[in-house]
Amino acid sequence: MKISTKGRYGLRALIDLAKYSEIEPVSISSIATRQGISERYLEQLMTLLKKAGIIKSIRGAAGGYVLAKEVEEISVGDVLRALEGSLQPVECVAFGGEESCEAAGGCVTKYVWQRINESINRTVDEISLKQLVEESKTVQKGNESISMKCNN
Amino acid sequence: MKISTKGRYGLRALIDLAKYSEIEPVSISSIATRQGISERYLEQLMTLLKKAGIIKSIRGAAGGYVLAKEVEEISVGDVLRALEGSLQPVECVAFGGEESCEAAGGCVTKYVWQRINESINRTVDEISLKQLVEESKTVQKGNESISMKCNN
DNA sequence: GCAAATCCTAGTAAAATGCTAGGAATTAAA
DNA sequence: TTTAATTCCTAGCATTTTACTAGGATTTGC
Repeated sequence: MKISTKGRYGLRALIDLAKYSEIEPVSISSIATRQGISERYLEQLMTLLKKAGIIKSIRGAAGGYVLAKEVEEISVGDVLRALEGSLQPVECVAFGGEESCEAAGGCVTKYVWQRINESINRTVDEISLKQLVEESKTVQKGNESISMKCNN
Repeated sequence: MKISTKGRYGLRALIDLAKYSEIEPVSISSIATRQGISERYLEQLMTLLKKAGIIKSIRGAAGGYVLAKEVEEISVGDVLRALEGSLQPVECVAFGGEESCEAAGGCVTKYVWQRINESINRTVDEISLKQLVEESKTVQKGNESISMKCNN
């Protein structure tokens, strides 16, 4: 029941990107340096965010990434689902409509997994990237390097 | 962000135990058979539930397990935390009081992890084992075997 | 043309998961 | 008092997942 480095690094990277991409595209290497994340690994996370339509890339020299939508239109839920895959605590076919689990009728724990799923998604969808960026701006006055000490 | 077989099998096993332990202690082998779970693996899950004070064991022939508390006093949260360990999505020192993360002050994502944590725990603590047992009794009229088809 | 960037695919060490295995200790019942 | 049924304890181990690293192709501003 843990969020992996994909979700943790990726969200941090995106907050960083949002902060620095207002003027010009932000390169992977600059994010990696500021956040203390492996450049090559971050590259893969950016691919996931791009596929999900959260960021756009600009290729070539002086290229980099920018947000694909307004910062207030990106929810933490979108970001985490893009990075981690479904946030469902159990890969339960009984959730879906069509192809349902054989045991669906007799399955009791299903309700537990469903409620956890709903509560996680409700929570992360309520938080927008904008909130985090603003929080980050007020909090990091003069200690840019502090995020590097955090592995979350 | 997944619940492992420990949590999934363990919760199912405990519902089974609650249903069958009213008259006499329930053996691991009987639960394993009914639920289609490996006996040896289930043994380890029962140990976790016992350590957490959720079930009690009776050793020797005709022994087995019984609930250590009333069924309505056991929450799904207690059970899952016993089986899965902390349900915190991120092992973040910034959560605790004393020994806090160096980056705590500058850490923005912390709020996200904290809110997910709270929402998961609130959800699972609201569901009691009793509710699941009752649900299970109404639902499983005449299809005892159906739970074996479910791996969740 | 060169340097700075993204893009794409593959490999791989370490950790976690999901078991299996062997046998000791306990106890009710024959 | 033996036997059989049970929990208890520790260790091992194959598979999968995680968290990267690596190499090189492609694009593009200067």
